[in-house]
Amino acid sequence: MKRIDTKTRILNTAEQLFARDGFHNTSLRTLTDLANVNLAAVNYHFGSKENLLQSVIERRLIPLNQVRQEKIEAVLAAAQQQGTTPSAIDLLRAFIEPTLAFRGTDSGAKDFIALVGRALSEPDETVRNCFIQQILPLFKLLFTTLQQALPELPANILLARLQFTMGALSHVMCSSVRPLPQIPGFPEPLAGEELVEQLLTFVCTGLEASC
Amino acid sequence: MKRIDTKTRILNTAEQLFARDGFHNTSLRTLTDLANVNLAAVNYHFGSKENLLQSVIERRLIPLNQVRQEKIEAVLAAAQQQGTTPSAIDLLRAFIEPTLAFRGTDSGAKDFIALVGRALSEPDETVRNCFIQQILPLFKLLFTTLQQALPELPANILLARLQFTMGALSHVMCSSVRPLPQIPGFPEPLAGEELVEQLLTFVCTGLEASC
DNA sequence: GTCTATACAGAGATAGAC
DNA sequence: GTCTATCTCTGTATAGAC
Repeated sequence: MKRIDTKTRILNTAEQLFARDGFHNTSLRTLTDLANVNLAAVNYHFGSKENLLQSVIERRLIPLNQVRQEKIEAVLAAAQQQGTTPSAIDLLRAFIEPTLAFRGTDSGAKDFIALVGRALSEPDETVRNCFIQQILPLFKLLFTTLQQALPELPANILLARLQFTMGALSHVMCSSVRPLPQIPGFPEPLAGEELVEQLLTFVCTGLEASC
Repeated sequence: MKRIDTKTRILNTAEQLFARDGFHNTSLRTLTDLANVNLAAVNYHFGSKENLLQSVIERRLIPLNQVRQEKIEAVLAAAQQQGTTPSAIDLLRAFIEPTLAFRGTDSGAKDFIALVGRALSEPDETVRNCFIQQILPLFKLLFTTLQQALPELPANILLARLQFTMGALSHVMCSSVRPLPQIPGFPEPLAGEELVEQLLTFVCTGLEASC
């Protein structure tokens, strides 16, 4: 652990604590103590607590968005080659599957996904804008390709349904680190692959509903 | 404004600021200045900042849950009277429609709904537990009645889909006070009744999907 | 360049005068 | 019920050691 440099130790610890306790509820003193770095190191390396959060988000979100974009473009290319329009479920899978699969890549990734799942409802404008700025190009790509997949659906209804989809996805992302309490008499919640497939079925069916 | 008593002025102002800026990002000094009360009044009347939040939530959530419960029970009674099983869309409408309609009841109600929409993803355990405790009996009622409406659907899949539904609903609740930025080339977002109907169509179709 | 020690303003909470 | 004074802890900034 001591071999990792200060900046990375701060990023890793911040990811963990921001996800678990929230951004505003995490003090720099708790963070720097746990990371075994000096209090002032955060301001030296990142400038401020908010810049630290931005770095935490960008470190993983930029590569993740890259993967999602490539997968969407692959679906487009495959459809174009066959002379067909892309299917909604393939497009949504290209967006959702890497996001949830990302949780398994390493121990911090799960925290990160929970953090990003909360980002959309984050009240702090700086935090939310940082996230929105990162996701916007990808969201536009998903929207326009879904328009091709569902040409009969009015654009404003597609937009609304895509936001319902984001809400459901965000919720799943959050609950991976803070699961709801097991309720007596309730079934064991789904997890892993099965949860991804159920989410895809749910949002695709909803997206394709007649209006 | 000066006619309203101290406690209510604090509740109203807290509702507004917690919804707009978030709980941890709202200082008691800002809150008490805006409410025209002394700094110490919050601790005198509520004991702590967290107890204040709990009061803010309970003041409106208890009556709202009462309405939702009554509407669900009315759907059940109507079905029983006709000797049929209740329909999923009627049950979901009984849950969702009062929630979103509540936004229009007064100026603070809109803030409140945004606050509750964020509650599920709230990192602070005390806050989240307060909300979960309030919603749990209603959630159980909705779950068991939906099992009657969709008897062929496995319980764990119904539970997963109901949580997707909660995610989509939460997202809509949040965005009523902090709408996403209007994106150039994108359609005008839906609002009001139309949004409620689209959400109902979306989640009902998803809930009833074959597996 | 990197890190440590420390200073400072603002936060929530509380005791006690009125 | 209300207000002031005060306590501890927070984020931030900076001076100086290595």
